[in-house]
Amino acid sequence: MPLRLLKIIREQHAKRPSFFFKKPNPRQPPCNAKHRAEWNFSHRRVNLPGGTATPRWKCPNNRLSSPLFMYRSTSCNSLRKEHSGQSVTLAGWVNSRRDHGGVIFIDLRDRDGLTQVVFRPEEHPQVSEAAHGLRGEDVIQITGKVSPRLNGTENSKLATGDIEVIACELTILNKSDVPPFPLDSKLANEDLRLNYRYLDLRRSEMAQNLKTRHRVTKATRDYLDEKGFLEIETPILSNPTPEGARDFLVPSRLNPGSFYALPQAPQQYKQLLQVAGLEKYFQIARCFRDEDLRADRQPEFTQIDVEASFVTESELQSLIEGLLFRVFKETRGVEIPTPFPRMTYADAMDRFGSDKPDLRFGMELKSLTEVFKDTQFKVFRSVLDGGGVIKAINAKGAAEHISKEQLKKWEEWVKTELGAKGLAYIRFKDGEWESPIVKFFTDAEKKALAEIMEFHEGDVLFFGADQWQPASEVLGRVRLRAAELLKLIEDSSALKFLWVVDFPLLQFSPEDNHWAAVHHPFTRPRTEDLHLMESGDYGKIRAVAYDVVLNGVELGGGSIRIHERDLQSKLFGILGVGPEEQQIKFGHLLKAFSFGAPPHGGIALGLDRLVMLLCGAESIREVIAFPKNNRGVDLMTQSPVEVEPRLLRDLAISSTAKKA
RNA sequence: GGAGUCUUAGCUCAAUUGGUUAGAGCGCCGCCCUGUCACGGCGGAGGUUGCGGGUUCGAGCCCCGUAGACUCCGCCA
Repeated sequence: MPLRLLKIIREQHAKRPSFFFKKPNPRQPPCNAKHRAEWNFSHRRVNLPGGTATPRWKCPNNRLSSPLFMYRSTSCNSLRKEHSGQSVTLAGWVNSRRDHGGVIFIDLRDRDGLTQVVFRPEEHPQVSEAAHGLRGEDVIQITGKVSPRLNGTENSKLATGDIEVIACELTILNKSDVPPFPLDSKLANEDLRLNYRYLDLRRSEMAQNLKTRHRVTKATRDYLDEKGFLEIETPILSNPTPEGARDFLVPSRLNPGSFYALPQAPQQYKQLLQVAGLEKYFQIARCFRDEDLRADRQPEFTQIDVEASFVTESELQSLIEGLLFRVFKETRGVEIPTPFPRMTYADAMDRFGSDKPDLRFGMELKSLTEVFKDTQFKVFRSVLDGGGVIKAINAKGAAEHISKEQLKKWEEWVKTELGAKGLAYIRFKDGEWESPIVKFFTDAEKKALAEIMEFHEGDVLFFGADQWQPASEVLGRVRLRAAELLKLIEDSSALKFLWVVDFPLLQFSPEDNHWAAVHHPFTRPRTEDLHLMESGDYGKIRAVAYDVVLNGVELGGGSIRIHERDLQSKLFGILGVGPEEQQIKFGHLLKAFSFGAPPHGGIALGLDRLVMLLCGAESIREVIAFPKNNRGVDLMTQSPVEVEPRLLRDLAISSTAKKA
């Protein structure tokens, strides 16, 4: 371990300068818990022996661990006017320097804040001379006297702005190279920030984000502990999941040719803990999914994972409402209104075109199927004849914000990106209905349309004509984009929570030609829909599943699970998993269910997304200390890397990747 | 796998219709400066315009390819 020499320049009030070197004892941190408790503003300092010419280590090893010598007596955000006159020692980074040739000001930064340090040549010439050489990000330790700032020089922008510390000692603990990007101004490229993440995290904004994250997990643990939940860890090395996302595989050296998988979620384990009779489980669980990344998706992410026995849907929802209340109270200081409104999946899709509707604004989808039931407009006619629907939204006041050219671009966008057949629109400008389709409408249709949509001067209508689901989804996306255009959600501090409930249990997948679980295969069908499993009307079965949504972001989702062996087996069958495959892949679970599994259910919240929203960040990368980029690469460590062939041999695997 | 946007000094960005030696602010280096707080003043260094090719008398700018970053679709709760 390289030991850095530490240059100490110290000067006592008697102006007896001495220069010497010291090194810390790496095995004995100077600030252990016991000594931290003894920090105070009036601790005594001791003179360290020193020579002048030869750099020498003079301080006995145990000196550093003595409470009489510490790196600092307090933090850079703690000193106020009432501490005036006290002698303090601060340690931190040079945030900025203002060198007037004579007097020098340094803003000293640590995790908690800034303190202005003053070097006065007329009082401490040697120390001030050394201070001229200070540069940004140097790590220093200073000792000095807390003084009220001169009249009129207080800085209201700083919490410590009423005081400054007049330095009489300066120790340069470690010089810094010039940082590759400024830490105080506009944000640099994200890849540069990720390359030097340890510097990026020095910025107070990032430090704040990580503090908020800590408070969220702390509040979560406190709250769930109070509610009787046990934090239980589950394996990271587990089995591949047959359904859902791609797994990260881990080869087993001891069992050549066999693989573990990293868990996509602790789903089966948390259910087995219920069978085990632990009754109330939670975990701040790391989850892994090998899928393409997004601003709100990382290959590894964290869930607040909860499962309980003998609970109903509404009990679980109240529990989570209480948790979110606590989290928002302790991080943002706001009291969110509970209980959250409930909306069925069918309602959410029909009115907002989304299973995670953003309720901060209206612009609801309206059905025009009735208006156009006799239409001669060919496009609408064929949709209606095919059992489809006509729906529309009214972007109030959008006419002045969007040109005809832009409207064409929007149409292009829904076609290429959303796979829609088109996007009809009417722009109400200067008393005219500008639209390629209005000429096909009868006067009666126009009148009814205007009435239902409350269509007025300055508005823009968007139409969706398709089967109910795709028509709603496309308009749901247009609704969000229109809200962005109209700046409906900018600067909004609104927090619109809701539960979306009664999700469909199953959805038919045309590509794979079989039914797939919408939530996951352990989700419980609603009792009143059980008969549909017999009749084969699988698409109409509703699940006891619920998502909690905030401002259009899915914070988490859960369900009441199947706890009966036979029902679970039957559902696997519908999903196309035959009895043999069930035994191989889910035998342990089915067997467990046959030993008196209690009714149970749970939920998982996306911690990263939750913290992102609490921090007002645009990406979960802003609330993860060391995230990976778009391609799953950690730019700082270059992970993932190629490995020695020998390592692959040990694991009995080989790579088929083509070398560049 | 696909689409879009972007890539110019250490950082953030300019550069008119394709036209002289590619500029500015910040940062950096040097000198000056005793109450600043994004201190100030003077001076200086710093560029293969991501990379490769093409069109042109002439390319940072136009075209083709390629690499990388970000956003989105597919994928993924």
